[in-house]
Amino acid sequence: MIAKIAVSAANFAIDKPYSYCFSTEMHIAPGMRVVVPFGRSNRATEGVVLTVEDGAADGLKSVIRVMDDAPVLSDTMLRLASFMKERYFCTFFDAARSMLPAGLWFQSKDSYTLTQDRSWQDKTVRQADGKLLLQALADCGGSAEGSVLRQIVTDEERFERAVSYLVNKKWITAQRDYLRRTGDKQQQVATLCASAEEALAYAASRPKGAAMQRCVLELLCSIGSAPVKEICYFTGAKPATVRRLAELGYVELSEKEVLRCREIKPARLDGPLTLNCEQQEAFDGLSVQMNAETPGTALLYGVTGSGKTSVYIKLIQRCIDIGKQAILLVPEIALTPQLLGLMAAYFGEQVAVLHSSLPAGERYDQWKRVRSGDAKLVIGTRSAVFAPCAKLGLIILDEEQEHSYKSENTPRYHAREVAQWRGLKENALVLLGSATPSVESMFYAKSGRYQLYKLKNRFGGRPLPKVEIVDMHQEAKLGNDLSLSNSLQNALRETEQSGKQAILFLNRRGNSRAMVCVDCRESPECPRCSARLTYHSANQRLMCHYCGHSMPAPNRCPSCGGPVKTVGTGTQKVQQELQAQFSDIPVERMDADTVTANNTHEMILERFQKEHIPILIGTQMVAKGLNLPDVTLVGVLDGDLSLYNDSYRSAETTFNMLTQVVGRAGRGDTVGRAMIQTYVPEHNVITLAAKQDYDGFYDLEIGLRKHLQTPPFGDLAVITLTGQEEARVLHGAAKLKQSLQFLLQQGEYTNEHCTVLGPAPCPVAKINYNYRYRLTLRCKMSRPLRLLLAHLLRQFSQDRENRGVSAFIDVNGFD
DNA sequence: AGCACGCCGACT
DNA sequence: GTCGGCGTGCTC
Repeated sequence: MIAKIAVSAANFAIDKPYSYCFSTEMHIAPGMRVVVPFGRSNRATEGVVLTVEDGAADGLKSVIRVMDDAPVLSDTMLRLASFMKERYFCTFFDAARSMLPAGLWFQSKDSYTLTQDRSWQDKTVRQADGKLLLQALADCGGSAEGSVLRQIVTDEERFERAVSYLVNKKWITAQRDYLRRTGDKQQQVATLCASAEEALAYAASRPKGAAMQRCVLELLCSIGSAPVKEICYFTGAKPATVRRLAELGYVELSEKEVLRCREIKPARLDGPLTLNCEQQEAFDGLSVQMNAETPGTALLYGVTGSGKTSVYIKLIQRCIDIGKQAILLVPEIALTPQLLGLMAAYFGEQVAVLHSSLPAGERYDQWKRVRSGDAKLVIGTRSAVFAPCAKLGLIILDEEQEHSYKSENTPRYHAREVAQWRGLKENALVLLGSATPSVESMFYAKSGRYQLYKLKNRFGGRPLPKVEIVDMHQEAKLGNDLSLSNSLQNALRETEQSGKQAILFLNRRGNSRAMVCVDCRESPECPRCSARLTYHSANQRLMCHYCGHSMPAPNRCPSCGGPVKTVGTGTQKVQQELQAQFSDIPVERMDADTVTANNTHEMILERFQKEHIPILIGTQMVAKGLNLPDVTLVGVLDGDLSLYNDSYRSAETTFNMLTQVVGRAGRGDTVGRAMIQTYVPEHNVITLAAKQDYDGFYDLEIGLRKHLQTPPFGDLAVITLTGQEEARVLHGAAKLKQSLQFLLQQGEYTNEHCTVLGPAPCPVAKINYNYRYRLTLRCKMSRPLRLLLAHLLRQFSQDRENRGVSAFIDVNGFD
């Protein structure tokens, strides 16, 4: 028997089905995972079986092992993988891997055995590390696991060199085993077991070279015990350091059970769900569409507070009633506790939650519940679009314009596209929901490719908040150089006096603080990346977002020795201003510094609501999630900030953000009020957002997109090249551009429709010692063009001159 | 990419 | 003489 297999060791350039033989005793079917030998060295590699056929196995290698009893990927999913391979320029295996929960993956374990040839015993072994390993293997009775040997030669590079030397000499053999991962429900916890004095004395006795051990011991002396993961985060130590301390007897390692399922609190329901006539109309239409032969895609465009969720619930109910499963995708699980609670209240045990921050074991459990059909409704983030529903009837993308639906790693898929593919093949309805749909989706809805359903009325006929635009230039002229304008200050005072609440919003990502020198204004950079290090107050270390590099925060400037301070998003400064102006009013702050594991964003919002704190100030994270009925005033302190990045989507992003924030005001009985502070009060995006005029914004933006030939009228394919040597990367980029232009001329792509821009350095020019440059292809994406690009990519990686440079393509990415 | 095979200079 | 340098070509 012959099986065609997609192997994980193959890269994009050589990715194709590889044939292997297997005996009939092995139960192999498409969709199962196997281990096969690959390459000249026959190293064991994971693979997914694509097809199985009868036939003579002349000269084929044979499958080593089958990893599954039953297929883990259905035929549809296998076909989806090949769709993704073509569309996202990834390997078949990359696509397959992203569909399966992490808990299903196997951890490889290496072990080594002495051969019959013991001639090394009476020779001098020149390789010093190799000699140690041979000795250790002999002591262990001839064979040992890699993890044991790595304690003798701790440096990974040296370990590998020694092993390959010994294998070469045919003195040892290496084998690799795949084990089912034990599941992450256990967490390793370290406890100090020596007395504090003893431990510190030991630490002090080794002043050099063991600084990490000292840090770990000091930390444990003060808190007694902590999960190993946390210790590593706080001290920057490696897990190996903690293990070493355990061997020395200073700490004890134990396994602690972590809570597997995060409790979802079902919301309290007041009576059965009834739809108003607008909602009913949308529901009726959608429900008919869902039952159609080919349901296609629908866009539910409902203004904030119009009750899209009620329509979702009814539709999901209908979907379950006709015996099918539904998937509800949300941008971020952590930000949707209310939606989760509501779904739990209506669908109880039928709900499965899938998202990436779930422990692997739990994710696997949920995945199995979906596959078996026990779970009827899957709620999750981007990757939940791959949920193994056998009878799929409905996929909903809530807030479909959110960037988090686009993957930023290989495979660079968009959940909307995958949902539409599944919808088409599995006859399921794809429902996109939003108060501010992406310009592309609205365009397709208006042009008839999607069905359009509108909800125009806010719940209970509540009016839109009254929005004022505050010209900050004017404020400056009046001599106010504070972050808060006079009008906003007055409004805050009024709101507080009427016993209501206010939210102040800073238009920044709220998760970074940098450290700067007061004297030379310099800010510590990551040694591996061209990026500033971020200050983490929880562990007082500087860390790099891109490569994970971490170091203790210095007390003095590393370059000039001057005093240093941390600067963050500015919420602190605003808080100080507020305190100066209204010393009598309590203020809650939500940003990188105040949101921690023990004080989640949810908890801050809850406290804000329950304790009726008059003012909440925060970054983008305040914009999402909760319904806060007592908030009648929302102030946006720098409404124009996100207008000035060069992405073609910046106007859309800014408009969405402003609309969303302004919509937070007045969810209760009182009319809301919002103020947007800006330096460009006449800017269309600002004025339209102030009027909550999505349609006006859409008309404006679609004109621009058409003019610039950006989506939905044209596509942008970004080819990124990375490599350690900048010159090689640049040279590779230049060559790639040349061959791309050549290939475009060969095909029917005239320069009018396709232009290549660049190479230009990426926004972050270096990550982990790798330089990054990119080419941008403005084009209209099509199948032939995709094949051309795939060919280009293969050709590129096979060119000897491009050694050390790799390339990938992302179409219509978000940056 | 990873890895073996193969053909040349530097050491016991 | 062997050890190991890197250039070349293949992966069922």
